[in-house]
Amino acid sequence: MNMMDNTNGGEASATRATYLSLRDMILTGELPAGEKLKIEQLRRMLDTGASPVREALSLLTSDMLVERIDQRGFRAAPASLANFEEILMLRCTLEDMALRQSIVRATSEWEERLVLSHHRMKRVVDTATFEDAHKDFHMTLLGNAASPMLERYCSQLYDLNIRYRNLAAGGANYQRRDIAFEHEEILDAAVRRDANAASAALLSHYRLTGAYLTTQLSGL
Amino acid sequence: MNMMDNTNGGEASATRATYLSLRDMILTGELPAGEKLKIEQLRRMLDTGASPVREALSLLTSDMLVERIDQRGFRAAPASLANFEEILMLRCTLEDMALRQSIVRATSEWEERLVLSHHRMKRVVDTATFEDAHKDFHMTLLGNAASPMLERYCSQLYDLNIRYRNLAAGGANYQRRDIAFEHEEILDAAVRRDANAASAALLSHYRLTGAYLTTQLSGL
DNA sequence: GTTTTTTAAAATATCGATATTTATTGACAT
DNA sequence: ATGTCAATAAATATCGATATTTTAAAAAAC
Repeated sequence: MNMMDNTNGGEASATRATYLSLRDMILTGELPAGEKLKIEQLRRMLDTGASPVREALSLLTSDMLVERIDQRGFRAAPASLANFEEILMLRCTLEDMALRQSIVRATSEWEERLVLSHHRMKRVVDTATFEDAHKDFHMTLLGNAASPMLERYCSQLYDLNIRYRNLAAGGANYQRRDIAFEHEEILDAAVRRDANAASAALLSHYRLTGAYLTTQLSGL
Repeated sequence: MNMMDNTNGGEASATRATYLSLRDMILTGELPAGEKLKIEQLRRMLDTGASPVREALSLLTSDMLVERIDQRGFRAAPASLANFEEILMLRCTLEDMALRQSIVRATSEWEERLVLSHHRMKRVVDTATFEDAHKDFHMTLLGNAASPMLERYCSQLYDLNIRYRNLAAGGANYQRRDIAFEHEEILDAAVRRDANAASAALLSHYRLTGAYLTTQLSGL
């Protein structure tokens, strides 16, 4: 969302720090889906005031990670198989559109960013930073579409999907070898500007992990 | 004692009342696109505290009606022709999907809600309540898709579009006769469960007004 | 033995004051 | 003139305290 572009190296506001912490806690499942989020409890946990917590929670509403009910506080967005499937469907539709637009507007400069991002993702070993690199690769792929809203939706949906991945496996490494190959397929197709192939590879990538996750999540 | 002097007759919280007011002020253009939104100024204007204003603004971020820059406050989302065209594109894609899903899941109960909503929209004369009825009709159309996120996106995009319509004409009545016919076309196709015809009619409806608005908005 | 009402506790929402940060102004040097 | 830099003004962000509402528990009524 629109707080993300704060690359300022100095001290961020308490609200922003709180926003990032809470976001991470929800994505990783440290704050379980559907859980009541009590201001006082979070305030202590993060050692900050009530105002930053409230404001951070209000902002997380944008990302559909938190639900707000008037006069009844906040809760972590609930998770369900139906919700996961909806996310998957929307991702496929919107990322297909974004990727095709990106490719239409392809330049060698974008191509280079893409190759670089892919390279960085491949070389990472640490699981924690892999997630960042992986998102960066996917967003670079879509980032040439010159459609800020579309990109925002895709980024949002990406994060929501990550949440389900964590929910399913606790971050288990589910055959990264296949996934590396799939990434190369997408990259190659994008670089040679073959929109149909790139889109097919991307969507297949999502649907494969989607099918895997669906089996894991049957207990929702 | 504080709630006694609350001029709104309803039961909602100050934050919610503020949210609704600000939302309306942005959609109607009373708060112009791109305008700096100063807490103190709004606080006085709406006769409430700073906390409800901040929280309402944070919530409006979800709707892409307000932008927040850390430590630099809030501003009404800027408007541009490119942004309008992006909204139009996303609407066409997402509403097409939602409408088709709605029709797949069609029931006589939905059919009845649709006819009723259409009837109410037709009979309204007052411009202000027409807007509500119009949105209700469009959302009923999509509301049978059983996709909460998709519906949320569509509702968001609908509002953003309204904003541009107000921006373009100050609410001028641009040939309502044609529009009434277009609505009947959509309704008829939906009721006879012809997804292709319904979608075509809906998208044509959007693209026609889109083209009209684009000419009006050339000064952005 | 339920259902309703009352009371007490917890949590949310809001206010008013203050601390931080950003924006503006005007003197001064180049 | 123009650009830098301090001093000042303005605005944002945050805190701590309080009011309001909701939730839970206990008591009373049917």
